[in-house]
Amino acid sequence: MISLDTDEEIVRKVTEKWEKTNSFRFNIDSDKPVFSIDTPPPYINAIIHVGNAMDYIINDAIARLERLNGKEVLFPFGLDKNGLPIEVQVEKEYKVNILNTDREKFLNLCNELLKRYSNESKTAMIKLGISFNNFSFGDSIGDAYETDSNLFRSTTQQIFIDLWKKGYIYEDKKIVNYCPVCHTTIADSEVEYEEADTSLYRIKVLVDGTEKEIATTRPEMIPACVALVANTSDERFKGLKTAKMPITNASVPVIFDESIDKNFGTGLMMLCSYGDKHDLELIRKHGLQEKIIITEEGRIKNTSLRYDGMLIIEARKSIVEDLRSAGYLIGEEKIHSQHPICWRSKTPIEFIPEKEFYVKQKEFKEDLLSLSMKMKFYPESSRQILLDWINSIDQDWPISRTRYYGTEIPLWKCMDCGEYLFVEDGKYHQPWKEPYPNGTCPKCGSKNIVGEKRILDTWFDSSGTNMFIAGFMRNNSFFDRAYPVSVRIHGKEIVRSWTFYSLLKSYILRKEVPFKEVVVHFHVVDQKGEKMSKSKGNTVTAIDALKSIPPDAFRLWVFLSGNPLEGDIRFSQDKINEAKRIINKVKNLAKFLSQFEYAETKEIGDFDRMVMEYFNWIYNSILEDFNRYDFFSGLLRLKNFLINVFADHVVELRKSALYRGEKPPAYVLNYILKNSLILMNPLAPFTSDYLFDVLFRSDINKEKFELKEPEADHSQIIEKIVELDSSIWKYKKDHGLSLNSPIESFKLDKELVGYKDIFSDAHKVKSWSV
RNA sequence: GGGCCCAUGGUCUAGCGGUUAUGACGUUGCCUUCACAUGGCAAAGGUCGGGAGUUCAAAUCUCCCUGGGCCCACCA
Repeated sequence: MISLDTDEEIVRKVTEKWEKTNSFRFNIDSDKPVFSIDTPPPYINAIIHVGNAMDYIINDAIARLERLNGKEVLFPFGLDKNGLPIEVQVEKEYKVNILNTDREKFLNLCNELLKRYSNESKTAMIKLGISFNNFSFGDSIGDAYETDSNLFRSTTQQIFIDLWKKGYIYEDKKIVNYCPVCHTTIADSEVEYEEADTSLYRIKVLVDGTEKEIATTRPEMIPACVALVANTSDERFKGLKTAKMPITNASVPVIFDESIDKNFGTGLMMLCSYGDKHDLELIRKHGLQEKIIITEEGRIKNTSLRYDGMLIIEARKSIVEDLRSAGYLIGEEKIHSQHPICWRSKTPIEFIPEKEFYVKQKEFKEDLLSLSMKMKFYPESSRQILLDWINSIDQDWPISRTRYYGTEIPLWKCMDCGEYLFVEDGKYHQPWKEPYPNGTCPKCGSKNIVGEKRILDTWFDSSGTNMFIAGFMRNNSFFDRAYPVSVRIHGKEIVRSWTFYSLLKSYILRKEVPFKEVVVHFHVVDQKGEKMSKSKGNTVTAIDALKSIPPDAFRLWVFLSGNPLEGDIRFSQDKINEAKRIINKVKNLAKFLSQFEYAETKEIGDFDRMVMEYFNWIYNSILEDFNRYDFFSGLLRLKNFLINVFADHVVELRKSALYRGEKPPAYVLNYILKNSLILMNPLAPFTSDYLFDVLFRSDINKEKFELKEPEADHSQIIEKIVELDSSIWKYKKDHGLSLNSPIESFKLDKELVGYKDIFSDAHKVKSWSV
């Protein structure tokens, strides 16, 4: 009997083999059909926690599945290096402020810091056995890429220019979502809502000489008040004209609008520029003059009062004090409400006017909805997330950001005629420090040209990964073959950003879907079913988890605890232990069967043939599950068969025949093991790769999934066999007989008559009663 | 306010009109059985969230309610 390596050794040997033989390299010249997977590039220094790990494990299961399905799988590793996180970290570590640091110097600090990052995410991917085409960075199809490389950024810029030329990008000054901490405009998709208890203040206001009350959660906005609003049909406020505001003593009109809820607060609303989006709508609708009192740093301005310069929260406290001491504050109640925050910094956003570049999207809603119907969603119900989002769009996508570390907007502006200029040489450009390459303005001949300083929204970059990996701009013939990308797999929370923006771009540029399939998964929650979050301290990093859990056990756990496409899965020790046991069982099964020769033979007896046909049937149905990306059901089926039927009964029943050196059972049982290992490969690649090599002396990565024939659903008979086998074991045990001692007679189900010799052989039963 | 999803022993889960309602984990008891104590055997534990309806027959189909989860939306 062979002896097997320890789990650690297996992982080490297999990892080494994959690396040495370049097992998963993408071969662009292959004539196999291409299957492409666009994975979410992890942030360079992001800690890969178990939830991210699950995402990559699902990605990888699909990559390995499709390889076994005979596809040439394009599965490149990407690393995200753009955007805010690096800038924030630079500010913290080098104790600088982006607002008063020279841009060149700041970018150098970013690069310096990026170099120091250990790239832990890559280490985690290797440990998890994610079969990316290549872990080294390069410009060829399938190579690992970085989103701040010149190639990636020039691709993004080219996409920008394409959109600009076609008139899909415009510049406009509008009220935007502004994050005072990130100092930049953010898109609606970057706005999150946080539930919190806030105070609703009831404040006395003099309206046409009589006292009325307003209710507000943001008293600091009183100086920005431009009107009071009541419902058109609200009798209480009918005919009112002018209000005198406390604190500022300003006179504002009373206006009426249907959108006001008579029952909320006092029924009389303070309209400010801008407290929220509703304010924006009303001010536009009623043609009021805005009064902006919030700066880009989130401080108060333009009040000509002592609040100028204060942070919003400080101003709120001060104004409440002033209202109280002046007798205007009537009441304060706690209410539970949701307020908008920035997804990165988690601070409340403000609404202020800024001039930004926009990508048109409002006018394409219908087309985007119909394109959404052309992608296949797993599970089907997740399509609704995208449809809901598209339906809720009410403004275009602001894509310019006043930050430094990102892809520069590739435009220059002629200061004389105002024309925006660009070049189409396919190179990466930094207009803020680079003179306009063509020298003079083609429109007016002016030399007075200034480069654009802003960069692009990170989502403008990331939403092009599908085009990038398929070779957009650098290999057009391949791009035509590989686009749309086959599948994108990611969590529910980024449907409205990653999926949506990719769809938008693909629609505008090519009028086609960005990928054929979308797989949307749920999340990992902790042992008690609670969401993992840093603040709760219940997060677990992948690297930590892998210290005590072999990677295959970890990977099996993902598909063992429930279907991650249908619900959250718990990070539970019990399930992980179960996964470990399954792997151990398979290893032992392999160890046992390795003693007997795997040699094809035609002389197969009825019992072995029946078992083989039944296995073929199971195999085909597992394949069917897998091809629906339902690894959960497939694994459940495989586990039940392999352990509860195959190991416990079939192998036990055939043991004596095997020990006698009979060839057919040795062949059939090894055939089942061999094919089970192939089935396990997408889920537990280390163990299956290793055992396949040890037992069958060949590379599992060269195998192919093929429907088996003949197949037959013998589950009824199998059930009876399991039942009889168990009852004989139980009988012997109950009668104190050793397991190889003979039995005079036993009752046999008439459907099992044909297999009675098998039972006689295994249990030494001398005669049967039917 | 609108929408989507879910509800089966302590936990997870199978079930897709007729089953004594799967299986696993956990619990308890017994077993050093020759691949595997990361093993084997056995036991306890569920009126399938509640109600009504369709049907000869409902965990399974329909409706309502309740309780969870998620998403969207301008509640000041």
